[in-house]
Amino acid sequence: MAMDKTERRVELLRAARDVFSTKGYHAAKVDDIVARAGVAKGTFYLYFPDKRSVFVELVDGLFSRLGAAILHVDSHADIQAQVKHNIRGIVAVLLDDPALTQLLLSFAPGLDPAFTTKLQSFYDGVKQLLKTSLDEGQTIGIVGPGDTSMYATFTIGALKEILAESTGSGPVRPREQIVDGLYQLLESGYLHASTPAPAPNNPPTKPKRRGGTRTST
Amino acid sequence: MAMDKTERRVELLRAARDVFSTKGYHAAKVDDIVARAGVAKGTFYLYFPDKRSVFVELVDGLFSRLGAAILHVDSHADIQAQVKHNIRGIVAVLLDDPALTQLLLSFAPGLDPAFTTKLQSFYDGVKQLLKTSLDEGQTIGIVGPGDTSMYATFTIGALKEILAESTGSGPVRPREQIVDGLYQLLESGYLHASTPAPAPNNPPTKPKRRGGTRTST
Amino acid sequence: MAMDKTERRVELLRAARDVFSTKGYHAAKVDDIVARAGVAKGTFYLYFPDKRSVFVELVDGLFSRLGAAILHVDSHADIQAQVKHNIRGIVAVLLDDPALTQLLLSFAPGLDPAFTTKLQSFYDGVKQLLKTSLDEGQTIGIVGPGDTSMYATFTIGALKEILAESTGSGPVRPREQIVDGLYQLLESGYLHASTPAPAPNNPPTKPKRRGGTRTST
Amino acid sequence: MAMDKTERRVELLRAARDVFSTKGYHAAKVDDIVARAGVAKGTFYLYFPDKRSVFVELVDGLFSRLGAAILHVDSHADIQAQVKHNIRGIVAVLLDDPALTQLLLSFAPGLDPAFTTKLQSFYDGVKQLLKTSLDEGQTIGIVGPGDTSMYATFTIGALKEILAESTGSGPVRPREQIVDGLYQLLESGYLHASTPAPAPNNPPTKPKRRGGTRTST
DNA sequence: AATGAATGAGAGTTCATTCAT
DNA sequence: AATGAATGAACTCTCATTCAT
Repeated sequence: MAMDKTERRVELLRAARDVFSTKGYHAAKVDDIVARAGVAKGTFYLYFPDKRSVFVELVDGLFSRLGAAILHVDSHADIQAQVKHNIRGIVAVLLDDPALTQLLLSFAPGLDPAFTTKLQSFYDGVKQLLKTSLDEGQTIGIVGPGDTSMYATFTIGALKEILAESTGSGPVRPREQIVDGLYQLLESGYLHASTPAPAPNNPPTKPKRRGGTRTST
Repeated sequence: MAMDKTERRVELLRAARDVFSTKGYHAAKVDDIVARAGVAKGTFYLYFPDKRSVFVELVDGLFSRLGAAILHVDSHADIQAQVKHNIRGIVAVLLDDPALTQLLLSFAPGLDPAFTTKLQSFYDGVKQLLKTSLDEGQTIGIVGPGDTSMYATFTIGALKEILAESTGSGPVRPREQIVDGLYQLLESGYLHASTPAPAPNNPPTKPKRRGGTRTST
Repeated sequence: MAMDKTERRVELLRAARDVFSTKGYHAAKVDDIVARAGVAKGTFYLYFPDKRSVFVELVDGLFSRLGAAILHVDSHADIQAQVKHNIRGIVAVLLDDPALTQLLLSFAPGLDPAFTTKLQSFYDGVKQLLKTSLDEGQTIGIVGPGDTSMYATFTIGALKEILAESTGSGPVRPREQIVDGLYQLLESGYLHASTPAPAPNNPPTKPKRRGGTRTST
Repeated sequence: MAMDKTERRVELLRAARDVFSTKGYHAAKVDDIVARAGVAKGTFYLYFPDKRSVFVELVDGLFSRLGAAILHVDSHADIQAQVKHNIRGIVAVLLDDPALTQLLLSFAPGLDPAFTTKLQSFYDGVKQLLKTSLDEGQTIGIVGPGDTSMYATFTIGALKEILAESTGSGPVRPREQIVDGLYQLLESGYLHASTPAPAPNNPPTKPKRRGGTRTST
């Protein structure tokens, strides 16, 4: 069954993405991918040199879309608008392709030392970019004192987690709610315990053992 | 080399942990593990039914230590102390065994659908516990309005990320700095842009294209 | 690019010959052949039923040219002229198409049991023909005593080797030098050790261990 | 079924040799080899890193035995004895393992460009060694004038051919007959046409077309 | 208990051949 | 006639697991 060459390639990429995101890289067999794409095994190798390279291409594509979505924040203009714009952009790119996001967040690390390095350096780049903005912000007083590189890490972690949850089995939330929620976290936190002077005979609070969920075996 | 049965088991677990955390589950061969433990291949199967189960046992052990470290927060006592205590506990458990932490944070997700589910439900449990506390806090006014389940997710994400970084190639930071940093994020965020009235001819700030690092291949 | 049917066939044969002689039968892919011929893959199968048959056709063509070059030697006429004529003919046929010669001498044996048999029987035919002449010569006393079938084999072996060398990376030699050299070998050998009476205390000559080149890896 | 590790290795080598020599490198499947050795597929890879390396090891072993059999000829001692000794040595090594000889003579060239080079350089070494002896002989007058490198080539070719024949489907001949036959060729040739003055009206002998075997398909 | 040789199911990849256009 | 995308049988190699010693 002939087909536009590009179209077939895309079809295979889509199939690969779906299978990878469901089973992970290793459990996904080339047989699964071609079955899903509805082609013969050999056809796969007309479009990709090997299994690994499809995976890499998928992640690379996502990386480049993410890269395009992240803009440097100009400290002299409306910060909130810019920050939210960035968050919104990232959220949009990832939630637009939940399967691919799953693949990135769950399975990409398990691939390869080589690939792990690449992954690492992508995240490092993003962190660095963010840190630079934060340092700038600190200079002009709109970012609180403290380790900006740690702030960058927190931010990225929070974002990853909410997106992993959203693309996984988590609750569906309007994107804007995610954006606003995260922004609010960054802007003012959520925990406003006005550090009540502990009652004299209330020693440094030995917290009680929690009773709840113990997940073992 | 005669050896206590338990000791050998522990040695194998340790070896497995090291190999898994270095190469990931799939790249870690049973041969690598036994080589590192200094025993013969067959011996491995005297102590564990299969490769997967060592991995699972390692993660389960970590889970149970983590579970023990997380305490329910009593809203009527010193919140800050309790929250920090919790964070400190989690951080301690994980940084005390960086290899195992790497394994949990980087490689556990990519293992198995079955295992992913287990992982999921552990995190869900933690999130739920956290959310419950937050809900309680919201009632008495020490947690800001908003989606507490999202806050829980953010918090866990931030924690995961900083710990992954710390056990990976990231900078070494005093544990207390991590604890304080995260607490501060939760308590007041870091971004204090008092939304400056934009200059009249400064419309809702179109952010500039970032020029920097593009990580794609 | 329209083209005479025969011409295209010849072009494919030439391409196949070149690729086969360079890489050997198995390393030569149909893709290589069609690429060299500048046609599409499918076209190959319009002219040949399969890969093997091109190879066979090439060798068969060479065989038939060789067969035509080899003449029966008439014992009653000028032997030297006839023998040299034969050698010259064979040399001409093979050196005129060095690639094909390489293919025949280097790669043809490794192809197939079936093909090996065919090859065998060609050589057997030539040997038989030669042996018949030698037997005839022996009768009239111009061929020395001894196993004529073995002489035939030697002759063919010497010829094969010098031609393999000449079409391979060996030195280029004028054809007539090859012809004369081989003829001389057949006619009087090259080793004229008049078996010098060994010195009394020189027992049956234990040859010395050679020190030189040992080619092994 | 446990077994001495070396013994099993040898068994696999033997099996490989037999299969290779029968079907050639490419037609010989690892399955064939292990079937003949009576072991499972995986076992093969306990002893050899890959298919190619068994082949190489086989040929290398033969090379080293051949190398050991070839001695430099001392021009000042009994030439005939030494030359025959060398021939006898080579013949012995090869006829002692006919299968391996088949493999070397028929299938080794078709393996690999890399391997072909190695093969080449082994033969070149032998040729060079022989040529050196011949040059020496020429100096002291026991080797006739002419291109010694060509003589070397002829000699090797003749030897190869008789051995290929002997290890293949050819007639069985006492080894000493081969040795003597070849020595005689080198020493005096076999064709003793006393170049009869052609009868006046017997022009430079146009040989008659041969009627015999025409091998074409 | 310990060993490590043996196993064999299974995976990725190749490539001669087919066939719809 | 020509094309080149598609096919799928076949092959090599891997590695978790077994088991005789």
